Amino acid sequence: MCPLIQQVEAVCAKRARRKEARPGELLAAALDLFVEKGFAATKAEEVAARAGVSKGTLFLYFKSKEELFKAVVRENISGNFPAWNAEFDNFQGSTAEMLSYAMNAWWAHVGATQASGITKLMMSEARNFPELAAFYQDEVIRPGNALLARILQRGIDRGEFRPVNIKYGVHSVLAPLMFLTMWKHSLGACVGQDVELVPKDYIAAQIDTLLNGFCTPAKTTLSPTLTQFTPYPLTGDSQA
Amino acid sequence: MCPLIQQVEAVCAKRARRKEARPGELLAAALDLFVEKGFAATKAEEVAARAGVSKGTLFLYFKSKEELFKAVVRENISGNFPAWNAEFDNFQGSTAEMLSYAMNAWWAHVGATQASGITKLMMSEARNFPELAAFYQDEVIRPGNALLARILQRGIDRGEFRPVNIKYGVHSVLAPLMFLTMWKHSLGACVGQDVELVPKDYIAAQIDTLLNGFCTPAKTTLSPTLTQFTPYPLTGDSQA
Amino acid sequence: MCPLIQQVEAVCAKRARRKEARPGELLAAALDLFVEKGFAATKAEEVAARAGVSKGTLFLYFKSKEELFKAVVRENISGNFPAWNAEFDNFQGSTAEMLSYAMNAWWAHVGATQASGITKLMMSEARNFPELAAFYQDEVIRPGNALLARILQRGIDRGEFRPVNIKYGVHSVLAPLMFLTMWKHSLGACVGQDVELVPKDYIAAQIDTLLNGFCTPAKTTLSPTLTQFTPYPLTGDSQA
Amino acid sequence: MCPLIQQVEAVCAKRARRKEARPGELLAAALDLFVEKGFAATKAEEVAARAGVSKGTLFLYFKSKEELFKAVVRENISGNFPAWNAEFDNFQGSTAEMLSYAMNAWWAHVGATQASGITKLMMSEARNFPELAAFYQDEVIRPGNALLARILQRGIDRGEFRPVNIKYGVHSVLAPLMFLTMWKHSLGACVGQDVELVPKDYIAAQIDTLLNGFCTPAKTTLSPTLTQFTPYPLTGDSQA
DNA sequence: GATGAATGAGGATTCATTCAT
DNA sequence: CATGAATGAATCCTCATTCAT
Repeated sequence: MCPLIQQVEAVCAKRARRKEARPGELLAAALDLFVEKGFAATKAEEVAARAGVSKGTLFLYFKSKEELFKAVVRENISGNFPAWNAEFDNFQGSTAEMLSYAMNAWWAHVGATQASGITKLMMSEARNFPELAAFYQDEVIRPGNALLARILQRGIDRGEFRPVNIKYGVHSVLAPLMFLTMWKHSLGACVGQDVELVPKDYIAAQIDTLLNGFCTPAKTTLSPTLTQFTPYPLTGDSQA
Repeated sequence: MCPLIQQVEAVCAKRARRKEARPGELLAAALDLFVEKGFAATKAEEVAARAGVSKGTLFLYFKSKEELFKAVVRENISGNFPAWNAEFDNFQGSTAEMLSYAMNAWWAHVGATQASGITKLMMSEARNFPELAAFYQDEVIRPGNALLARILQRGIDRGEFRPVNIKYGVHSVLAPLMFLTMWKHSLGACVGQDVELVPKDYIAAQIDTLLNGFCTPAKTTLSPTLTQFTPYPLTGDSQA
Repeated sequence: MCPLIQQVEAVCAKRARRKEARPGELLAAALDLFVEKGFAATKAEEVAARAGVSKGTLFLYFKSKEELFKAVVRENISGNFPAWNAEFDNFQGSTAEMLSYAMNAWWAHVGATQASGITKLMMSEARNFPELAAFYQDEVIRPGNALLARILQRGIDRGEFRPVNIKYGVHSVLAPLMFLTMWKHSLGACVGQDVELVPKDYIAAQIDTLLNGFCTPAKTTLSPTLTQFTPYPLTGDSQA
Repeated sequence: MCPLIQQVEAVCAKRARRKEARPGELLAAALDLFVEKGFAATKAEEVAARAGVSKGTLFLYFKSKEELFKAVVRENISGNFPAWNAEFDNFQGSTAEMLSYAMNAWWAHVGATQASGITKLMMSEARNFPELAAFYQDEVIRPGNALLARILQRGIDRGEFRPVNIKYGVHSVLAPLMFLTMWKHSLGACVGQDVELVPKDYIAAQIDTLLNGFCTPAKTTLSPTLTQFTPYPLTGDSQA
């Protein structure tokens, strides 16, 4: 008679199994929705519903919607940089190969995944969450820039790259990736197939331009395979 | 004939000027706030207050907050493209110079002005305003891409640029500018001076990389002045 | 250039002529709208617009919307009762004829005119305007009931009518007329032709029933013309 | 199996009863207030307060104030007509008795209850809610008229009533009842005891007049008890 | 007088958050 | 722990009323 009773057995069974999964499911649901609609336009109840729990449960795990937001951001800023820096240290090939590899790897492990939503989120909401913005700068921007800077410096040091301005050269690499991310999560998600971007082709083209832009004249002629992505296993990265 | 006529001229003059000024003041205030805080987090009353009027007055000129938002977007998408296309047609120098000029001009006339806030806005809110997203694609994205495509094609046709993929080559130019815009209106507006971007230097560096990336080997050696911005007057553009 | 100037000449010409007509035009417009939509749902600006003046002008003539409402009610409760009582005093025919005449006259001079809207208005809004309700009782209900009571009493005194209860007998006459009025201004104004009431036929039928109900057995057979309305001139009644 | 089940029954019992009761409490409060003050002048918060809940709760059960209004109307138009038609079919006495019974029963089961407020409401607000007006015509006006028409037709067929015009004869019965309802909920609720109507006496008087008006001469002499109400149990009617 | 731009109190509605069950 | 009914602060928007012109 009361539909709750019917559900209870199922709930009893599942609850134990899912109990510890809850926060993760909530964070995933929240990331999706925050990315799609923004912080303010996302309703707590929607997040709970998408995570398959009730409104009350959401607040059991997160003190407030703002805390949920912060948790979403923190959760998805996995500290990949140690692993990535280790890869840098061990990388054997040319710096052109390294840069190509890095950009493709970024797409495979970040850009193409839900984690890329965090970038969109930070760009959209940073000014309402200065504390998070600072956190993001510390955890992502600075390490990321540093890693890119190391790559460029390596190229220059080895005579592979022209002596470009490191600080702004970093953004020549970063900007196309960030733009792709933003596009994917905003205007690119609406209408217009004529403006659609095919990530692999887009990235290949950017790599092509960049390497021509960075490399010393002698190196201008790149083997075409350089822009192809060879999927090195990225240590310490659990995201598919 | 009737003393009213005398009064009316005065009234027409003063009140009309007021009435005509209001929407502009409100749109300016709204642009500021929407860019700063996002659509949802901006209160109608704040916009009114910043424009120096009361809540009610805002709704006298815009049926709803959503209409205000749409008006803000439309208002700031002045049809610069005809003038820019005309400039393209009349441009005398090399395509490298043209590209350099175009990027610097974009910064001076768009990026550095409040109009750049619209880009941030569209990226942040597109998914909540699909109609506007379509409108923006029609009015901005497509014409913008087309103009950049014409520049690249000119370079290729004249043997100045390598035969790069036009569609994605466009984004090599676009992405650094879009990233600068997003950055300026989001994370760049918070904390950290170490990550601060100096627009002129940033753009000069991107031009440097791009031209090296686009140009044919023979042209690889650019005169350093190419990355300096010479302020051509932009016809039909009233923005400082 | 300023459209006001163009209108001014016309305004100058008309203003003198219309100046004293204004309040009347406003009251007429207000009556229409109050009847149609009720007090609260009627906007001051609508009233002004229908009267062909500006919002400001309305408040020049009526201190507030509530005052306007009161004025509308007061204005339309013309003191017809002295004239009607005089007619009663001078009436020559049978009381059946008198009753028939009175009901038809009421329709012609009140029910069919905008004045009937006042009844609708009082029924709908009385509880929000107790002061007006009292006024209406004094000026309309009591004199109206008294007049009907005199008619019934005359019929009884002359042996034409059965000795019915005067107080409630009055409502046997009143109710059909009030119902017709309410109907006309509410549900009757919406949809359904199958429930449409043809006032003349409706009133004729009510007169038929009432006279059969009131008259003494001997008088039961009425000449059929009794239910036809002969348009006696109603002294002191300016309404068409 | 799981202690939750035990809790759930209690919760189901108590909370569900609460949840089921809420809408009714709100509808009752809303009916009161809408009848008293009209739709527009009734504040949502007042309704909630009278129902003993908060503003927010009201909107938990009704999407908007307008939906609340519609629900109030629909709720109070219980389908009494099948039961009433059944009574008609089984009625044994004279048609005069039947009519008398019907009018008294209407008062006892509708006129005297809160349901009569709906009539007032529809008359007052019909023009602002055309859909509801149509609904009301379908659900109340037409079935009601049809039932009354059946009664009159029965009287005529059995030679008890004069061959009156059925369509308008219906309103001879209806009008006094409708007027009583309107009166009770409008002017009658204000001031003046001298114009007070005692429902039982009022109805008795109307019955008296109507029967005299409808009946054939031979039947003109009615037993005085006919106008007294004998409270037949009204099948399927739960209202006191 | 007349106008209509401006005002801001008032009311509908939303939604994060709480808490009894 | 989980639930979802209840809350009320916050916000959009309306419209009677004012007042400079």
